[in-house]
Amino acid sequence: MSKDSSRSQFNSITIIDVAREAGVSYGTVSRVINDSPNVKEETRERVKEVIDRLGFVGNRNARSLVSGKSHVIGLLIPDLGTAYIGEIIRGIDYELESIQYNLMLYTTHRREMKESGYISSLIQSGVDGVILILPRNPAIYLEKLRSLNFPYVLVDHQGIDEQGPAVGATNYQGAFDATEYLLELGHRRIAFITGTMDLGCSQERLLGYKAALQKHQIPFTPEWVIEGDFEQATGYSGAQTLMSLVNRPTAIFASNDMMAFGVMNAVRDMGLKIPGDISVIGFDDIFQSSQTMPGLTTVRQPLEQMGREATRMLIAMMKENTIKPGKIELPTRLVTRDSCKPLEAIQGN
Amino acid sequence: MSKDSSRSQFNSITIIDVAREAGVSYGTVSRVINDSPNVKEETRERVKEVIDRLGFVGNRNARSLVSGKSHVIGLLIPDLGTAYIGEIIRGIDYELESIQYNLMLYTTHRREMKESGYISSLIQSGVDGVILILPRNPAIYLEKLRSLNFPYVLVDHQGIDEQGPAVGATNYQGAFDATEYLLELGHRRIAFITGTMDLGCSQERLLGYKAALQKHQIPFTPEWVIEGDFEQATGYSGAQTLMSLVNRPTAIFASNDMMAFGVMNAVRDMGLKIPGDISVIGFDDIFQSSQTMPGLTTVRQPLEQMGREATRMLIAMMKENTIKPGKIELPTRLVTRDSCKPLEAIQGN
DNA sequence: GAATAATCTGTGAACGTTTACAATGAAAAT
DNA sequence: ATTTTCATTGTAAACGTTCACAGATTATTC
Repeated sequence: MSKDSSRSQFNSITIIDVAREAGVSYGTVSRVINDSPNVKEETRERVKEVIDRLGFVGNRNARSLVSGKSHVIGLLIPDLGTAYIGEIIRGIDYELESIQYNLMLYTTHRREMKESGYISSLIQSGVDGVILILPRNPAIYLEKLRSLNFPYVLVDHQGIDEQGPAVGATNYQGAFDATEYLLELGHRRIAFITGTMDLGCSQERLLGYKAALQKHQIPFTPEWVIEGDFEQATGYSGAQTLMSLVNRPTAIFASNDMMAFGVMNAVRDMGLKIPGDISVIGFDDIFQSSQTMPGLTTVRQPLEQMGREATRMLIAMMKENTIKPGKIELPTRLVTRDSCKPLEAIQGN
Repeated sequence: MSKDSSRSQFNSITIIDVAREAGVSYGTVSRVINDSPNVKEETRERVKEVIDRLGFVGNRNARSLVSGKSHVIGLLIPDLGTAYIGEIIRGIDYELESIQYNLMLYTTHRREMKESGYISSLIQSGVDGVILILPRNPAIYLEKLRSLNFPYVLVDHQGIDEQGPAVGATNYQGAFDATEYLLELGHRRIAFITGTMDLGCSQERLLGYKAALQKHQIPFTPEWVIEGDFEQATGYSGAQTLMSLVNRPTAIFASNDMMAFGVMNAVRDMGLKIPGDISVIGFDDIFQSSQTMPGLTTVRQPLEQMGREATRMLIAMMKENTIKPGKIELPTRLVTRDSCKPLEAIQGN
């Protein structure tokens, strides 16, 4: 026994209902909705009153159909498991709210599906632009986006898309700063756990680490560099490996905070103290990092701001209807908490 | 100097272009698109070929306008900071993909904005249904949704909306099981750290804890219950408080995993071992919980499945165009890892 | 008071589909 | 051969807006 199958049960009130009730034509109602200046103040009031009274809200589909703009942007992300992406989205949301845009979410879930087809369906589904966070393998569809002149922005994928618009953080500099900080604390034996090495950011962080060592004329020691994957368990096992070296490091720099947590746990489980026996430093500054004891010293990525910046770029492009290349790198910042300590105090070197 | 301001630059190919190219009428193309049976096989093939060749994808707005269905559902969430919500979304995504629906994301960011207005704009923005995760204060707009007969499902908010459709987990039973597990290990002094007490799930977990104690004739000791807020720092400070009691507990049950992490850190920082000196148990089983050392014993919430179940319910309601009340509680499951240990081994009681 | 200009309002067409219905042609039944 | 039936196709109207233009007011100038 099916209910009334009227076409659209919820958006029942239309511009025409409002017009009738207010005693004007639907054109005038449309003008009021769109803040056109060519409406007598008195009429405007009257129409607005009716709109409120009837609870009218414009039908987006009709509006989009004729205007060609959906006021929706697409967001393509690999996954939602990480606090990392959540913070970026917070920034996107913030900017979008101010211009009354909505967000359509596309999660690839790490499946490398026919991304090209994904993107094209996304385009045709009517979004006005798209933000791609940590895109997996963008070369295929970036071409398509560019050829269509479809507005897009890449977040955190520097180094791959040479031409397109992108937002990232100063990964190189951040790693450099962190390493130098440890050096300035007197550390000389500094280990490094990398991220997933097929990502640009991981490579840059490693480079920053090496550069800082070089600047201070500390020889690079391959056995102190462990390839990681951004997961906590790898930090744990990496630290175990490092700490069992005969020539073991006095400080460990992990390429993200999750791995740093793993390091901290491993070190503690060996009966050592942080920062008493070993200094630990991370990268990202996710919320949790301020919650541990001791607080994790780390390189802060301005994730929320990255989201905002990306959105601003996208909005500008949607407005001008053109893709303007230009890479933005937002500055990282060293956040010192209590997981690092001068070397002198450790063993008098 | 603005570019061509043609109406819609990306969806250029329409049903009419396809019709012309295939030598049929647009009606026939529409039929092919919608898999109508009344099309000669030969014609169907020809049209499909043209569709592929031209890369035609139907304009969603036009389709939605006439059909009254947008093939989009709205998702209202408080925040994205937690892995918790990410997992639920994974489940939603999974179900949605199979029926070709898209997801519109609305993040309230814990701001208690005029939610009622939010919801109404959401409804009118053309989504076909809405899933509300951990809704803050739903009474206001639930009424509206119900009176409009607008399909919705609540996730993880049992106990508030008595009538509406909702999906949750067996919080009571889960907490009961965890507590009983500790009792069976021989523990008698079991502390409990609550969640945010204005949430139904927090209350139920506390109830489950109390019930298990009662069943085993262990008196309830108020000083062993600490009010928490689901954040790691609270677990840390809570554990400090608990461990400094003269009559200190031998096990701590935290209402979620994040707080359990805090507990673990605090305990370790006091120079105690887990589970050697104290047993710790959590709730949620987020990914990280399998990554710590020792692995955290915890109550697994089937978050992904909750997302899937909620979506299935919503789809059914959208199909039948009616809200059918009915609460589903998915079973939790105790996941035993290495953070708990029989009491005998601790101090021979 | 008439002519002109400025402001405001109504109307028709369009956006790209779906849907119901009418029209066509071929096959089947008489 | 004529009618009936059925499968297939074409066509008009509708969905709820925006936009351009025409029409109707009102205000301004002569």
